[in-house]
Amino acid sequence: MVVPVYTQIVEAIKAKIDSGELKPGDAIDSENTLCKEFGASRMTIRKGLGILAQEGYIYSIPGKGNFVKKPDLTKYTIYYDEMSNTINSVDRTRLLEVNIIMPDDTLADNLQISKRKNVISIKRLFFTEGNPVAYDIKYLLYHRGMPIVEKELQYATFSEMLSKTTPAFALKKELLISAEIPDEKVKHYLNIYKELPVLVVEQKLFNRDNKPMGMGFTYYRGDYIKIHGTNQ
Amino acid sequence: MVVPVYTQIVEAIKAKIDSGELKPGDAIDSENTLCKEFGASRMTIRKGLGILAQEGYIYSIPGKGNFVKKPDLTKYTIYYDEMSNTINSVDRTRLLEVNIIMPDDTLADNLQISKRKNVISIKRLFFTEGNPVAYDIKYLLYHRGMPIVEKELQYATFSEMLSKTTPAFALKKELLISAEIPDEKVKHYLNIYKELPVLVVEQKLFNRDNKPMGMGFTYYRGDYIKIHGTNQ
DNA sequence: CAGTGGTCTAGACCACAGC
DNA sequence: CTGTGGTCTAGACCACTGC
Repeated sequence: MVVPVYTQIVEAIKAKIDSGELKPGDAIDSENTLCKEFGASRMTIRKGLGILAQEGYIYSIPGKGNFVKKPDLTKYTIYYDEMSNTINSVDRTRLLEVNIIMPDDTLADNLQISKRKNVISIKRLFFTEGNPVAYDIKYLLYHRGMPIVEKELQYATFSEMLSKTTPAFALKKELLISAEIPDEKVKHYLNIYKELPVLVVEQKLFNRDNKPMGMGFTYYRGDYIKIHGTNQ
Repeated sequence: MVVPVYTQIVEAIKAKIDSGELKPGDAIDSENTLCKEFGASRMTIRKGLGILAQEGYIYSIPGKGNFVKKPDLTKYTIYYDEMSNTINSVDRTRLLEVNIIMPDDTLADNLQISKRKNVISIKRLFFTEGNPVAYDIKYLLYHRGMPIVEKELQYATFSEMLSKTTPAFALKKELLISAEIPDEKVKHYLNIYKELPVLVVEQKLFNRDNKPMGMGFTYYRGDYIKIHGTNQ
């Protein structure tokens, strides 16, 4: 049962903040003062403060001191890929079409390419327990080494498709989540006969230089998906 | 133009990972080896490795070494509060009702309380440029010090309502995002006369001990909101 | 056993705040 | 000028891994 000194420092200062003894904007004892208080070296104190900073509890101003931060009440983390979510998971996919297309104005705009460049479009259906739950369409700029084997395309998530040609760590990604009434084609694919909305997740992937590598839309039956987030 | 040594270490190793020279699972040179390679002390090397670990590039196994991590392709960050989003922002609110109620089965279950406990319910309408864009309902366990002044309730986000009585840092929060067809009441409040879905954001707030402090539902007109996330 | 990462120390020099 | 945080060093001891 060894608790590192820096952990004790973290817990002690967290306790002061959570109890209200230290309020946002308040200064924390200086590092040298903390050294004396905890009987630790400055590097150990700084390790503790670094953890508090990383967790969003404090920030530092060089030459001034360490201060209690106003918590960010609006930040959440979600774990999303097309195939799995908190309620159900996709257990089967069907590759509907793979085409080489010329982008229309909107797509060319979004991918920041000329309308005469070729784009790969991939349309898929996702199933859970035999029922279609999502219609998925992706647009990819063609790159050497891109998976064009059906098997690879059929089961890959968007990130996986591109991480073969772009180092995954360098991928920047964006999500847009919205609610829509499905058009007739989507209704047909998803067996929607009554009034039922779709949850639309639009994904965009960029390389390290912010150049768009692809975009995609996934249309989920509204009664199938809930996207889950936490502030952890 | 001073670049700390540890930053150079971070960049050097990132470059090796991004270029594919180091692949997930590969071992990184030992800390002592890196000391020699970079002509730096072990603490400085460890500072660099700590940053790489924190950014998700590497992980370490005591007694074995540091290794390249498989990137988490599914993690996104969203910034959400009821009043603002990437497309528009709420510029006016109307407090519809504040009531003390007895929870029904579902609510008592969700808040983990007896059905005989009292709960505050707050119903509001959010407007943008004169148009109703969201119907919002919150359920709060009553606590001393809770804002009951209309003005405070009217403009507060959920986190703000509770951060007066619970230290904001200790708040755990959950989101559930889904698409629904609005019921007649919501349709009426949001001036929906045609087929238009709502994006529903369900929020739950917990204190540090995972005790639910409140829950809420916000029903946004589908043509009003898109929730935005990135992997940053 | 030797090598690894995890913790910790007691110094040092620097740039910057504020008086 | 003093005090602050930011960087860095050259050691040390520990627990763990794998031979």
